[in-house]
Amino acid sequence: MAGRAAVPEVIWARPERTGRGPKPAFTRADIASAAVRLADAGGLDAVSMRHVAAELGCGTMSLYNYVPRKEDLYELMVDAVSGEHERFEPTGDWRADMLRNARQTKALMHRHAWMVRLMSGVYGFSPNALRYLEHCLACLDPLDAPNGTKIELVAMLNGCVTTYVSNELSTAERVRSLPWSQEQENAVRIAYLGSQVASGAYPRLAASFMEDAGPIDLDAVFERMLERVLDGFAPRG
Amino acid sequence: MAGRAAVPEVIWARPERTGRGPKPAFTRADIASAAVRLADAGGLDAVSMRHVAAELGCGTMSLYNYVPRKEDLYELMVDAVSGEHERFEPTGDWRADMLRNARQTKALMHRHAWMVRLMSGVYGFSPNALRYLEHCLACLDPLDAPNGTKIELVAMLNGCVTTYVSNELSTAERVRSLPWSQEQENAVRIAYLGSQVASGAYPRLAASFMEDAGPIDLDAVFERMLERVLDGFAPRG
DNA sequence: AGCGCACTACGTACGCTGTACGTAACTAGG
DNA sequence: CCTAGTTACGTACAGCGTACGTAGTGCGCT
Repeated sequence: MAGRAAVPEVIWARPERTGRGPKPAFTRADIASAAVRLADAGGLDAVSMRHVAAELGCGTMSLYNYVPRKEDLYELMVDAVSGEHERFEPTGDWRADMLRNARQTKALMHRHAWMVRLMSGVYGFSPNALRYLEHCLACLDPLDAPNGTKIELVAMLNGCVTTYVSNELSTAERVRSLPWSQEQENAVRIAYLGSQVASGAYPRLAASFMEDAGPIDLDAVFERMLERVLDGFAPRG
Repeated sequence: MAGRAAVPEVIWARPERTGRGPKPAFTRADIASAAVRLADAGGLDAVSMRHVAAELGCGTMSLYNYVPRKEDLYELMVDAVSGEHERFEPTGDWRADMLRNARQTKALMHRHAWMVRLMSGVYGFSPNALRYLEHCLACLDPLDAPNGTKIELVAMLNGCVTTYVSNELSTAERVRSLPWSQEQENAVRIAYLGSQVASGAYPRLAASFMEDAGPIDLDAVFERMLERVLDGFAPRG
């Protein structure tokens, strides 16, 4: 009768160690970083309980002493990389500070492409997420607006960055499980898109493709998006 | 030697029927609607090749005659519900039209809560997606801006709506696989969040919680978000 | 007309997943 | 010291996606 709790709980509310029995061999940070290592190297699908356990050098079921469900392992991973956010001293220029935060978020998600898949699904109030939110609010101190509005700003900015990176990387993560390369996948999809646009069924879309020949500058698109979001919260001039 | 192609392809480029052999028992629409039915009723996890085949009344492996990989089944599903978008006659007021589109997207994702999980991962140029994009561009005809900007507008608006609904429903989908109810899950998470905020480690966050007592009006938050996005694209006054 | 091939149908099997459960070793609190 | 709460982990099960082989079917070509 081991008595594993089948009761609702947040992993962050459960203490790391309770006191009785042998010392745990790992910390939560150990486990999270092992999982992150695997995901960085082999994509999110490489993160299975068995693989993580092997990476740590323990039996599969031993992991369940630390992490009651796989979902909680995901939460550990998200929290771990959330901790990579640099929480700098606010400069007093909330716009510049938030731009800096957003660019860092983008970089972080490029470093860990699997994050976009976890962001839509993980509830997201882990310790490091809260710290980051608090940091953003500190950056927004100079902005004259109700706290609720500031939180809406952070949510919207983060959401836009996530969606943007998600579009940018949409093939990057999924292609890992496919028996062909990302270049092939993209080529085939672009060929199909081209054939559809050329079919004449989508005149406005076709016009748009005619209009701007040459590759679009993704960084510029990103920066424009950020400016527009922030504009929506700037005090009326 | 059946010769199933292990070659990159988009399912939309593959013709539904080639002509030789017995008539297929189902259309793609049959399959998509069966899968959507299952997902609506039991969540995305209820959509397995076996279940969909059973719903259609055929053997599991027969499905692979229509859908080369599970991912393609997902694409069929997304395309099917994308077809639920009402493509109304543009009124000439691009703001009002886009608001209408956005509200419909939100309603659609509430009808099919599993969509948010598929949106970050499916490449998204299915026929109905293209039709919807073309419809949005038609709504934006009155807006004096380059086509590229209009596409950025549509992408940003859709992205914001998706992210918003994703946050709204984050527990709704995942809780299906849990042995307890959504109310319990939410209660536990909110209790934890409250304890953290009360700990004093997040003063600004705590201030924000003090400030606005009472439940927040989600619809108002949604509408504000839409207005802000559209503001970012309105011609400078 | 009839041959052949492309196609549908589907049973079996493989490797993988998350995880329930049982057992053995260990150690801090009463 | 004892015992209850932990850690550790092997075994086992149900379910997944799907590779492969085989049988039946009917269009297109010669």
